[in-house]
Amino acid sequence: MKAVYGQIYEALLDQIQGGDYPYQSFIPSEAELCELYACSHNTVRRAVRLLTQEGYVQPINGKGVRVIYLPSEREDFSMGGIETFKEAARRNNFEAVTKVVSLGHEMVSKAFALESGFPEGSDVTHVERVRLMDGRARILDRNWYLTGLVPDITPEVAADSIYAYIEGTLGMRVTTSKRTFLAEKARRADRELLDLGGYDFVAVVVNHTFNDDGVMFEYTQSRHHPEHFSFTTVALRDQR
Amino acid sequence: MKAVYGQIYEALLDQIQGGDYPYQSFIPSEAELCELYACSHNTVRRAVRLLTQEGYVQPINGKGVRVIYLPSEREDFSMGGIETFKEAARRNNFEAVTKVVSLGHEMVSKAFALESGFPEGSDVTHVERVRLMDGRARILDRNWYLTGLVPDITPEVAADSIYAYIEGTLGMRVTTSKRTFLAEKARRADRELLDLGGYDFVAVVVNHTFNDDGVMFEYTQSRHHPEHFSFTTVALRDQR
DNA sequence: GCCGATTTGTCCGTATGTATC
DNA sequence: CGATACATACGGACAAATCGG
Repeated sequence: MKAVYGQIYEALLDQIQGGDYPYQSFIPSEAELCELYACSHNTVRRAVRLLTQEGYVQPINGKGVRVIYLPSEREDFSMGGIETFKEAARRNNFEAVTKVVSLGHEMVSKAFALESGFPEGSDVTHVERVRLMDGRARILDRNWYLTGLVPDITPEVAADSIYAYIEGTLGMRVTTSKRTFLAEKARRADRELLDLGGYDFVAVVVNHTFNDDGVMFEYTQSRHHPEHFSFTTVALRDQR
Repeated sequence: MKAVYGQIYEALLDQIQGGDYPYQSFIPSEAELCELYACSHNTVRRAVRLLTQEGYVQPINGKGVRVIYLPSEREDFSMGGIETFKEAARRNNFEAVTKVVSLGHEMVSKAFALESGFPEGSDVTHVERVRLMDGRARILDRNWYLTGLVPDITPEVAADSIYAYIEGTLGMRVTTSKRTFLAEKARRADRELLDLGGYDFVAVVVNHTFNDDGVMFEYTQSRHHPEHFSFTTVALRDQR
């Protein structure tokens, strides 16, 4: 992030997460931050607004900006960001392995068009993969990619990282991801492919992903072992 | 929302949801919106940024701002906003009834302090309620309120709307809400109090709520019937 | 391939309003 | 009442990306 407001955001975030500004304390005032970073107050305000939206601070009119981040907050699957399985593995320090179950092409039916949001009749590449965390099968990933935008997915690419392929090799930028969470009874495929232990249900994340042209190029269903899944978001009462 | 940027946000949102700017179309350019609303481009940009963050549009540098909202998106429990049970009931058009199961005071133990984020030793009011949608018990709500900030919760208040009491009678403003979503096996209380049908698990939302002073005054566990729960959020790859 | 028009992205300096202390 | 701090808004400047001629 090379923008000034982004640098200020990251610097403050580091200090908050590092405990320099503990829970319930106040960060420096706008005027002080302006001087510190030698920039205009609008730029500072933009950084503070980001922190607010991510749930780290709470500005109080006439008083200051209070830190409301608790270090104890577990961040299993991050606070609302876009993250790949590999990134999550590194951050949470577990060994990540991906097994490709199937890989092939499909034509989008009318029913699937309604469910996925893909145009009816488009050619999509369907990938089904199992994610292992420290040797246990924890996630069943079902991805569909618009073949026109993400061509030539090989078993090798699928086993490594499709996102690395998309962003690296293809040079496409992933921008927006809309996600829906729900819980479902386990199906036969879940029971057969995942190490569910005593559980007979899964946490499901349905995902619509857009590139920087605003075109939806991916539809995904991730079916998670319930014990190894949680997701955190922040909601604000007023729009900012 | 009386701020100019908020009015522009709402006007554009209406038009997008109403189909005036369909999926994949472009909204008017900054310059056109400036003229239309007789305001500066920074004000327009702020409104557009809100729409972007909520997942309605995608700005493309040099081209325009593309709509990426699909009308088919179901919005069961809203797109990341803060909403009360009553508001959700009205929006989704079901009959909402609340039954108070228990109501009393507790002192925050060391273990509960760690789980909830309340200071150890504080006095909290504990409310347990069942939410009925069209006559069926669908949600088990367990709330804890800092008694110092939310005093005198009566059974009548709990059966009506605690939020209405907090925001109306007490005049406290609810600002930030941090939520964690997960799925759990049903416990005895879930089975006894909810109409779970053939399900033996629940979707759980853990909630930390802050007022406009940045003080956490509420901790909640909402345990939902899996079939009547879904939650949608938007994630952006880059901070804005 | 280059240039210019259009459009979004970042940033500044200033002014005014509102809330707190 | 004045000083401080956040909130909204303006108008201008320049950068970066896109697109058509």
